[in-house]
Amino acid sequence: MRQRSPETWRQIRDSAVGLMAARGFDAVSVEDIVAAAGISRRTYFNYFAGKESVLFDPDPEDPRLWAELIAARPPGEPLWTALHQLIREYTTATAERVIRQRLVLRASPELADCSRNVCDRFWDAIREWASERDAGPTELQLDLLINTARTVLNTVLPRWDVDTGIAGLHRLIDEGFTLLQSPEWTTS
Amino acid sequence: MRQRSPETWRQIRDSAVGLMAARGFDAVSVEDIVAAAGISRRTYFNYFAGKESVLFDPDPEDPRLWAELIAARPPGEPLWTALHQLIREYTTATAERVIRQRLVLRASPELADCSRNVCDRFWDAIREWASERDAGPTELQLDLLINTARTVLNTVLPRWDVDTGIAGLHRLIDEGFTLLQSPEWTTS
DNA sequence: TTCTAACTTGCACTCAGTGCACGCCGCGCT
DNA sequence: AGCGCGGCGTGCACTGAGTGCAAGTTAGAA
Repeated sequence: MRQRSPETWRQIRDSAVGLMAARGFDAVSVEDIVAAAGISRRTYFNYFAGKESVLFDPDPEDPRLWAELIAARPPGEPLWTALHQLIREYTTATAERVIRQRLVLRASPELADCSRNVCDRFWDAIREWASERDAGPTELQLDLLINTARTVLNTVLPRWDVDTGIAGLHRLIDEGFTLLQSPEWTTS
Repeated sequence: MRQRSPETWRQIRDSAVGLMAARGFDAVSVEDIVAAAGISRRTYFNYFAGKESVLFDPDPEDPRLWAELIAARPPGEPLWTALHQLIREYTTATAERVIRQRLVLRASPELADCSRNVCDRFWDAIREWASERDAGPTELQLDLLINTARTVLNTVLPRWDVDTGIAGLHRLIDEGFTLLQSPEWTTS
């Protein structure tokens, strides 16, 4: 998808998310979205590869944000801690979007077992950074660590009561990360 | 999907998997599948909710198998160990299917980031069993543990060279489970 | 035989997604 | 002004996934 203007991109996304939060994912057609956004059907597909993409594609500004957050990590920090902090800071920085996406999912039971979320491409950026930062661990170890962190987030998100805000989400994230690094977590 | 005869179910699945392993997922239409299976288009959708379902829905016999494997777990066994053994034994019992599904994915780059796999519904059965077996841990702890095990499998599967057979897969699974239960895994 | 229930099928329809060609507009060049 | 060009939006026509409905088949019970 060649993306032209970020303004149009956000206009489409905002229209879509608004409709979907109100009616649910399935009850909104691409036709509805483009009507609300004031563009043509064909233009929609120039910006988004499919109907789900409008929910899960990263904002055009996101790669810049990821780079900043990653660059701010102190050298020598354990990877697990870095992942924990990164996901905390990312959800803080994009709080409204995280909440709005959650509202759509809450209104769309048909996406219940969809494991995608706002951060999907973020993990790719993290993986790249981690694999050139740490010479020690194998690729498999890195992937396991990162995917486990991702799992913490994915496990916690559905349990999150959106009304408690980002603070409520952070409490769950902290709980998850802490649980998994406690020494006895595998012996319950 | 009300499933009528297991024979028809497997006939459709076998036709689909065969074609997809040869041509790739996208290059096979439902039309192709039903032609190969000798049934009508409409019947296909009586058995499978979509095109992906034919790859990821559990075999009609699977729930029975799950129940057997789960029932065989010794009482008092740590949950992490149980998960490790269950996934080992399940992949052993369904080896050909695991391999065939992998062959399809290998031929279908378009499914590269699809995290679904043969075992998806198995985890649900496990979760149910675990939550009534262990009174101790919270729902969140159980979900974290189970989802982490699932992550081990999902991380390891794409790295698995199908030609090494199920033994090769087991080596990777063991490596993953062992890594995560080593005490220093979060401090790398 | 007749009724019935399980199963299969054809038909018609909606909607997602794509290839292609065309149109608009702002830009720099002469 | 006239020209060409490139970025972007759009219309159109087409393939293929997925669904509701009503009719057909078949095996077995009554």
